Amino acid sequence: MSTRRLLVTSALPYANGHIHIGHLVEYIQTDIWVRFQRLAGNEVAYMCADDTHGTAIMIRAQKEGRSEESLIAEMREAHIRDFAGFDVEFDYYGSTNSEENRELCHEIWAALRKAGLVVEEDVRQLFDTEKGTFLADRFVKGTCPKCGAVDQYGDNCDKCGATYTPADLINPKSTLSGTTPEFRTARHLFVRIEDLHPFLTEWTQSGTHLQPEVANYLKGHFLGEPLRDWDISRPAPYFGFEIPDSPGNYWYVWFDAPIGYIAATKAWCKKTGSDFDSWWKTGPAEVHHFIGKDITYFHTLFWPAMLKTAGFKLPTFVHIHGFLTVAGEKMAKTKGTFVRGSTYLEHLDPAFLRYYYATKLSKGLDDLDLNLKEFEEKVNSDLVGKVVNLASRSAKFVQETGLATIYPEDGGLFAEAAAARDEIAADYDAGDFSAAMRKIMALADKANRYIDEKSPWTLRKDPSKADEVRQVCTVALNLFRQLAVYLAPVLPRLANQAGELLQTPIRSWNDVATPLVGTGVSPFTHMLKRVDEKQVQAMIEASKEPEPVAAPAVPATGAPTAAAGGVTPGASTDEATPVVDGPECLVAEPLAGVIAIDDFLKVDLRVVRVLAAEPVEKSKKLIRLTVSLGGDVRRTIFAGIKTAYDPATLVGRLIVVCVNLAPREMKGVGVSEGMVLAAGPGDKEIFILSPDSGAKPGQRLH
RNA sequence: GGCGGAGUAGCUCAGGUGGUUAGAGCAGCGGCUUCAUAAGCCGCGUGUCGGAGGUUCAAGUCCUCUCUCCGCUACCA
Repeated sequence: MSTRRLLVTSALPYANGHIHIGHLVEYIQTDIWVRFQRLAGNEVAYMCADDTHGTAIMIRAQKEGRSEESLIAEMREAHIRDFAGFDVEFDYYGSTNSEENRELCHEIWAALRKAGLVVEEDVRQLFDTEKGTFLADRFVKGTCPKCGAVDQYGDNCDKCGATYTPADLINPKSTLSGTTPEFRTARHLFVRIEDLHPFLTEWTQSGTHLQPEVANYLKGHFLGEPLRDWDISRPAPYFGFEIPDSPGNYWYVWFDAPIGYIAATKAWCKKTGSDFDSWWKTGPAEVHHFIGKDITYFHTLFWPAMLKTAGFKLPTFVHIHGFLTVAGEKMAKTKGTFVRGSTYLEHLDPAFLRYYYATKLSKGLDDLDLNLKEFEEKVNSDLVGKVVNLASRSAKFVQETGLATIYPEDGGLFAEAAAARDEIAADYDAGDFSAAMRKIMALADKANRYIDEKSPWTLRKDPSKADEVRQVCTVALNLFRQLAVYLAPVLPRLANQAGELLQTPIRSWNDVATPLVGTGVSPFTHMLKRVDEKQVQAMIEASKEPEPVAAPAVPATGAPTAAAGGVTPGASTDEATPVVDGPECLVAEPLAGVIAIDDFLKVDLRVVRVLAAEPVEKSKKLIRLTVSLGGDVRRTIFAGIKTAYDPATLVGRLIVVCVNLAPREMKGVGVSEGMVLAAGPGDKEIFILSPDSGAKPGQRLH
């Protein structure tokens, strides 16, 4: 095949968190692809960087009482260390907070201006007067105007699903300061992307740059109607780059983040002397982005639009993958399935995860499930039982003699495995790693069968058959070497070990085509250790976040740099542990402002008895309650508590209800005439209030 | 609630444009082997292809309805 030049990127990890096994799906996937391309003789530049700007970084730095720069420098170190631990090898790891990136942002911005795509518009947004900053929807919480659920974000209610703007929110509070924000208007800059609509339709629908389901998605969701202007500025204070011709405004993080791909390339070119323009402006170099499906829209609409306008090369292909689930569910800190890269590495070999992901990755956008039992079985039986075992069961018989000098007759096994080269290469190139792994393992099965048939351990007992033993092992080790080449993109260390064992390094994909003869054989040492269930369990345990009640107070830094190695497996929390209440609830929902007694008295809270409770069929969350206030005063109340309570257990209970809320129509199921008092964030964690015994229905709470 | 995805053997998954008795790996069971990291080899599958209906000579594969599960709902399209 002719040599290709490939500029490859993985999405830039945000400098606000550590790398976890979910992120690693993408970096491992990209790294495998890159290593394959290199092995196949193509020229590759693999670029990545930290994504460092935005409100979240600014707020966290503020909270930790440090500069943004020191925060992102620390995270960068951690990210680089984690990637290296998993053998993810970038040619350059940059930062969006770099001079190269600033220059490129200026350049692309100037092009957008010149093309007349930048427009200005006023945006009315909530403003935190204490912190002096505008508040994004998710930094505002309040009471849902539709269902009355408290503690809802500024854009939609996760109790009833209503969407609205922060302006509709009842009693909005800034989650930064707890104060009541006020509306202010600011001038924002927008990119009128609609001007590029025809170009984007053509580019996305050409069938060559995107997976078909992605092209469909874009066609159905965005391209069917005019594209909205893209708000790319944020008023100060903001951690990012100030817009040169609009003082006091900063580029929104999603503007400068993808430019980080180019900036990393530029920095790398400076360092190595490579010609920047040949990668991003002219010539045959291909640009390949690997991203998760969550950021599809930025990479397939805005990004091509920006590149096109500024005269950069367009992506050759955007490879989009699904998310990681663990045991069929999304990763959860409480279950210990939210495993950081660094935690994994303390317990397990990175090769295992690389191989496991490889067996699961295919061309599609499907989510990928990490099943821990399967992980263990696959690694042990495929890698140890099949592949490494080939070397392990034959190497020592030829340690003294080395390989035969002429490749022996092997019944066509070597040629057959060599013939799979193009097919396996095509699978790798297409990103269908699972298909490649299946084919490789089938070859490993054949090789093991061969050894079994030939039984060199039996032959060895007859001194006159020494030559035959050498021949059989020469075949076995050559078959092993082919597997090591085929697996080299996934398991680079194993490829090195195979090179050492047979005293000839693996350098090229074509090494599968020529058998090795006459080389020495080094003493065999274990190449991979079997996975022990205990290691997996230990990793999960170490990843579990303690129950809130037993949690030690979060350190003042607020940095969740938890307990590396500090886990005491046997530690029990059931008794004698003094209860220490963590601050996270207050953090999640800051204290409301002071009110007068009159305000409080407006709220009529009553003890009521639940007479009937039944689930609302159409709803995931609602239960219809009929409650008695004593006498024959009844109320019907819809409460969003189905996820936490079985209706039958509520009947007969005394609970507390706000009875003078305006009745509210609930999405076609009826009218709710009150609100049940309950605490907790929602889902399974909802806790209804009850009076102590002796209270009677109808009694008011003071 | 909205949007998206998925439902094929115990588990994880293959099954372009519909076409012989629906496949693989792993697990499991039985036997063999003992060189090898409790590794290897041989044999063993009556699966309502989530359910119902439809189109067709023919459907896991197309259409309609339906059930279940999962994900997303981020300064956001």
